[in-house]
Amino acid sequence: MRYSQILVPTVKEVPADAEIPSHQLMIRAGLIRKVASGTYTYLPLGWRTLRKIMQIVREEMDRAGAQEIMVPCLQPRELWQQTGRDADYGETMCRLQDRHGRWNVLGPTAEEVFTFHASAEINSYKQLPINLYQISPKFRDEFRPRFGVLRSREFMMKDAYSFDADEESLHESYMAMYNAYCRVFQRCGVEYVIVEAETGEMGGSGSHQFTVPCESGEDTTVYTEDGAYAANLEKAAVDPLAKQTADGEIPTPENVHTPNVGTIEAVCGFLKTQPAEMIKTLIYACDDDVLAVLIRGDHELNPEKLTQVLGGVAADLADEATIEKVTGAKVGFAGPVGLADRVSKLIVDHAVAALSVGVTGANQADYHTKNVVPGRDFPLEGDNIVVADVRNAVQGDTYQGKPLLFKRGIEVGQVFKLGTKYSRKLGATFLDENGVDTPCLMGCYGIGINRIMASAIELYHDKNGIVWPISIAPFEVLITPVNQDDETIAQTAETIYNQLTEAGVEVLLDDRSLRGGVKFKDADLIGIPIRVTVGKKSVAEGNVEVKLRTDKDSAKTPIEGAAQTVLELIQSLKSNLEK
RNA sequence: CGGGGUGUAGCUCAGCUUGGCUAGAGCGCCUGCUUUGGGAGCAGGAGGUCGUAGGUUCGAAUCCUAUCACCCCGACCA
Repeated sequence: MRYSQILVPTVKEVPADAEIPSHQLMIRAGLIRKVASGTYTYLPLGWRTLRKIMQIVREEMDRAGAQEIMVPCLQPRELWQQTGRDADYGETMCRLQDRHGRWNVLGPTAEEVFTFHASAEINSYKQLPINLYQISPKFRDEFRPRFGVLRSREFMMKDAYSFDADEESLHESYMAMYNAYCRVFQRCGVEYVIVEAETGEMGGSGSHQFTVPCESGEDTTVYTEDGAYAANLEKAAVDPLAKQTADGEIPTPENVHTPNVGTIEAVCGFLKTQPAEMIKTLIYACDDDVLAVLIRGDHELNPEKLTQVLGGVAADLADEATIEKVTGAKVGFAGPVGLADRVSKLIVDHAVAALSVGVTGANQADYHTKNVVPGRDFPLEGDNIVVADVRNAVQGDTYQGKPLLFKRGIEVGQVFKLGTKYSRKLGATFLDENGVDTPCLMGCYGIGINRIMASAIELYHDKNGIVWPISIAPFEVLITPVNQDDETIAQTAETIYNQLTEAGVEVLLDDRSLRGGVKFKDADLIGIPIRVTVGKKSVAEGNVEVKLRTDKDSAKTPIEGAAQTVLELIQSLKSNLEK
């Protein structure tokens, strides 16, 4: 490809609305342009990279025995109502009515459609296992799109769905995808870590998340230094804290007048205490039940863990009226003393149970209670009392005795064991050896194609621009004739361009009549891994220069052997990624 | 959805507080000459419904109202 004929609108200025390096560089290097909030066009360079990533994913899916198909993005809402996910997805799902008034959705994923097909086409255990996948745009009406293509409303996702006859077979299908994912990220040249994850929205029994460690990521990975444990924040377990020992006798609880002092911070200031000594009392509504959850003032509730404790039922914060009715005080002054009898369930976080003494709301407007001792002033045992782990891990926590460490990351892929949630609801059953009608055991497996692209840029860039891994670079080689108007230089560049192109290399020839400096700046910005510079001096000596984007200096090489030298370089760069 | 902010040339922004001459700068773009190894110099030029709709006024980019778009922050008041 000739640079003069490809649309690569690079820009010097950092775009105003881009905050993280990948977003800025994708715009500056002319890879993408925004159309509206959370929707992007991929220009030639960006699309080439996206295609290369999709091709790697496709090859590894095929290698793992999955079969590519294409299902519609435009899906009947009815299917989603059958599994209950029309309601679960809420506002995040794009819905639209056709001219006949029928409701459709733009698929945020495709469990329903794939299961619909399995239901129709799979009848016998003899057809199992089977794994089907597609690579297609997905739509999510994100609450707040941000970070460029990392959280967008339309994005490219590879999604695969496996159907198995029994647990053992499901596990094999799951591991085949798990291993394929490792190969995908390895080949794309991005670092990754694998963590245990929550199944959340999807439902099911097990899940792993593939995460690219980097500061711009929105996910938090929690792990032990020896690597024996790694999970995302939603899942990460913590050891219960050791029970604090009191300094002498704790006096009986005492109510203190705290007019209009409702927040943890304000109470701490007012009573000269620390958030870690506060007990927060959160009132939740779950179906028709009202429950109270006790969390230490400096901790955060983990909704996924709460759901687990409630046996898989999600709870929402109660509205103001309910809170006032249950606690007898306005919002901000709820406390656990005497509360156990007024709620259907009292859930106490381990860390609260471990407190020797704490400060809480008094269930009375404008009052807090000091000297509250868990177990003495409110119960830790009883029919409706549960002491459990319901908070997010924080700095200083341990798991299995080992300190937990925290790192941010970008989620690029996730694998789930789904079980029979979808197959039961949509009737995806088969007759087993004994003629018994049995629901398929399903797994689902997603990869964010655009996120791999952005992650690679987050990981590999410098102050001058992108530094692509060769496997996903839009071109492998960039030839830069320093003076395009000099016949000898132009001819030399042209010759090497032809030789490499014929050898099957993806080459970009910068044939623009521009000054060298401009070409070099663009070259660094778009980040092609290998650059061949054809300049006056070296050509006069019979040489050209070959430079890696990762290197500072170039090496001279004779014009005749240049193409061969480059071919060998490509081989060695590629083999580094295949290891 | 709540809070904050921004909309002026293709891009980045100034002008708005305190209304007033022909609405500006840098970059980019076009023409010519010179230049050609790290985002060149000189000369000339094109390009604007000041987000949109109302209003106030002799007069609005500027003040008021509404509206739209975009950006940032926001689960927990216990």
